[in-house]
Amino acid sequence: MVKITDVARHAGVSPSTVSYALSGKRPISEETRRRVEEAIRELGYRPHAGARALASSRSKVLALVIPLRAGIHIPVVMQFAVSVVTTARRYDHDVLLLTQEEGEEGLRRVADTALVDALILMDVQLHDPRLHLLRTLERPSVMIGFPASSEGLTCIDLDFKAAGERCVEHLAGLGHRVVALVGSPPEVYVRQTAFAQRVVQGFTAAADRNGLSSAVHPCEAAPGSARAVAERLLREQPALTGVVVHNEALLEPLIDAFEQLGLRVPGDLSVTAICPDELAESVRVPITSVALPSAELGTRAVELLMRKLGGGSSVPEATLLPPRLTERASTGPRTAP
Amino acid sequence: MVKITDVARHAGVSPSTVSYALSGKRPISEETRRRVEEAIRELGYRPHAGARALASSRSKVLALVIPLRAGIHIPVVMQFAVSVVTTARRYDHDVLLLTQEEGEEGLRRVADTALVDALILMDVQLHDPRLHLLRTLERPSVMIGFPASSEGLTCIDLDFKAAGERCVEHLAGLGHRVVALVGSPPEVYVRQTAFAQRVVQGFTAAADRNGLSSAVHPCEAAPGSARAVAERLLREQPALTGVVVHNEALLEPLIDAFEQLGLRVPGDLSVTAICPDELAESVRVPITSVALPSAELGTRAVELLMRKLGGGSSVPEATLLPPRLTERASTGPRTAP
DNA sequence: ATGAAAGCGCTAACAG
DNA sequence: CTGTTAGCGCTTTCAT
Repeated sequence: MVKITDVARHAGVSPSTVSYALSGKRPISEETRRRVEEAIRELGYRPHAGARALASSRSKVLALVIPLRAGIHIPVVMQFAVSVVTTARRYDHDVLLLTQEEGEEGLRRVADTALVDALILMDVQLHDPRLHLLRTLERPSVMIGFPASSEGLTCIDLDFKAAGERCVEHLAGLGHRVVALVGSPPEVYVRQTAFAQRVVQGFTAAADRNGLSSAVHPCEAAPGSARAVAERLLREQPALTGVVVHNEALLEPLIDAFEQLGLRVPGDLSVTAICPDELAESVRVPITSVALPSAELGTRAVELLMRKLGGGSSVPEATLLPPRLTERASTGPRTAP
Repeated sequence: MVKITDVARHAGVSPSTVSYALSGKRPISEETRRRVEEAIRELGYRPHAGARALASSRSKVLALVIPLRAGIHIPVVMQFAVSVVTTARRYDHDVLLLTQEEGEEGLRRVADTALVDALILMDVQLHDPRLHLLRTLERPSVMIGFPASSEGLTCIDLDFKAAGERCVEHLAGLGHRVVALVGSPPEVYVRQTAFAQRVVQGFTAAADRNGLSSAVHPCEAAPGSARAVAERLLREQPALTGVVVHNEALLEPLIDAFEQLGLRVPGDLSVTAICPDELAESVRVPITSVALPSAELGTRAVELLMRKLGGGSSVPEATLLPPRLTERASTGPRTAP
């Protein structure tokens, strides 16, 4: 293995000069830098990650904890992970993958052994058991999602409340008076994952504000249950003309179910969703939707972490991404009297 | 930070004894081990990963390279990744996530800097440009999938040829005489990803062997194209009664399309697939299928790597997992004359 | 602008 | 069964 002293000898300089030429932490003359770079190239030198981590107390690795639980749309997690890795690489960092399963012990392990410099957590719950640990950990972290109290922590997420409102406003603007929310699976509410509740809050608030009649239906993610859900909606709200779907797995089957029940989308029923743009576009009837910006969340999360690692500037505790609604084919003006 | 010398002092032993107590690499008396463990607990000691990697030339980290390209079913990748992480943890290793995007330079980087001890690659192609690099790398690797020549490398995958055969045998056994294969998107064949070709080989060979009339149709993964595919199949093979689908995204839409064309599954048409069991079960008509065992592949890949890292036993260059076909509702005996 | 040298915290001979 | 000690390869004061 070729080491820094080999490079130094080959270039006729000291090891520290090679180190500084690499890190740019102190000025190097043009001539010296050139010689060092050439030596590095000729010898194929690669600094040893462990040695570097030991000497500098920086591993240049971030931990990413991904959720495994039911009710979470896999492609969203995947896209988020890819975006985290890609952005981390832009900052010369790598990403260690952990599963939620490892729990607090897993976080403590990678943090305390200095395997990673910082952590990114997804699927944060209102009273997440990891909150206390994160506050005491000597390493910075960013959470995707909001707990009940984000005091002293850094959180980022789509503004789900605003997203729920935005969908209702859109429907109200089209003249709809009776709306329903098809929500996440019940276990998501039971777990008190904040984002599900927030959609409900926004949905309800906007409906009330606009004088709409509204109802909320938590729903299983099983595509087979779409028909039952559709029937239930119509039974409970016969005058229903506007639907907001916050349940990826149910979106497409629900459209099918409505049409099978003789309701045209958007002719008889306008449907909006909160979901990845990709999904909204792929449905047979492209869905007007508020985007779930998983790639942007990943990028932003890493950027926040880099600022925290940079040390200087303090970062905001809470970052809410404003909802962007894209009109597609699934919504239209109310036609019935 | 509490270090090994602190623990040693606290326990009244030498640092090496603590190290050995931790690694089990030499016998420790019961009494000493107890004292060391207690000291570790009382002080909350965690060995520094970088220091350990430097001194032992083992980072206990595996690299996992995931594909991003079109035509690859995301949940399969995700399930594989989770299984790799979970299994790696059982062997006290962690997993670094890399994207295919980083290319050969990415592999070289993590290997040469000793950031990782070994690598797992997915989505291997027949003439994968990374093959040569893997052979020269000083670190072991395992590939999911088979290149044209696996000389000196370690590969594992489902036996796709046998899987194709198994599906045809099943249909032949039910009396079907005219069968079709709905394959992966054309770009997958163009890239020469081996598994797609192998399914075709197995499908064709088994059809010929059983005297069946057969045809192969590479197909886009766009759900919207299902109808067109279904019509094409029936136009080209009017007597068609058996279909093998090797295209995750098209499976469900295809079933819908057939039924819209007035063909009952399995009444008029028997459908089998090569896909994750989870998908096969979730379709409206549960599909008889050969499982794509991504979780098992992940586990086995890690186990192979661990054996290679262990040094002793040499591992097989090629591992083909035999196909397991599960009968579900989508296949039945041929009814037509 | 560059060098010398002292660690970073741990492992693994080598000794007993 | 346990202790002593020499590094592992790099970063970073401290000098100059």
